[in-house]
Amino acid sequence: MVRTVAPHLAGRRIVEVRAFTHKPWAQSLGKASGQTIRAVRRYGKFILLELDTGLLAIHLGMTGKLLAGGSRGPYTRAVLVCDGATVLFDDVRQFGSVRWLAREPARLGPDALEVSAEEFLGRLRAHKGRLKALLLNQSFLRGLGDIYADEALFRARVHPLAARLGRERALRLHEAIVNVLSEAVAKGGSSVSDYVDADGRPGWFQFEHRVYRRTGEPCQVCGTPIKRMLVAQRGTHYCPRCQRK
DNA sequence: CTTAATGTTCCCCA
DNA sequence: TTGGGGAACATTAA
Repeated sequence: MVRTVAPHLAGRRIVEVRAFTHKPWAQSLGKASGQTIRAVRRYGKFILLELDTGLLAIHLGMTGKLLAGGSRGPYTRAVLVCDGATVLFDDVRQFGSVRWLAREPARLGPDALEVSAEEFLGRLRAHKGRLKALLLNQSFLRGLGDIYADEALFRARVHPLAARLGRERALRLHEAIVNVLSEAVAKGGSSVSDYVDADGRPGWFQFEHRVYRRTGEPCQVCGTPIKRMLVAQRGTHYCPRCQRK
């Protein structure tokens, strides 16, 4: 999303940010008017627009989208009007937000795409919870969500309920996380239900999903049916044979 | 009618 | 203090 929205916004002056919701986040948006967007970058799951003073932090929640151009629809919750460009923030379920912040969101762990193997191993050692829950915890690691947690665990052959990994498997998991995210970004993300980029184009990494929402289908490695269970209130997909605790 | 859905946060309890 | 369970938030689709 950052890669497709950045060309529309970087360097432009914000005329106004108008919200069409009474969610609390809509309050702080006045601060953005008149400021120039210095840079557009990702911070974990946040999309940050760096302004002259502070930043706009956008979180897409479950169904949020940023759409360049286009006109207001029934799920448009905010509009970012710039000199020469307009970007809509559409969000069916309204778990997403756009807010002005003085600085980067705090209390988040290292980025899942940038964390070194050593730091990852060190942080893993400090926790004893279930791996799936840990990977979803943004203060442990920022940037992983349900899809890529499941896909990374499968690729690393680690059971979602595993805890306290040995060095070998921890290294495998770190590698799987970086690989799965890099590949997903290269393929434009996973369009499973709502996601499209800022130009309205779906991604195609969903065709590479090996377990996510493939309950009952044969595992591509061993043929065992993929199972689904709940972990941390999230649907969790895994191969009961390939992924051991 | 029920369940699940790319997420986060807060409350209760061990 | 850490973790697990469940609920809440809001809406659609199967």
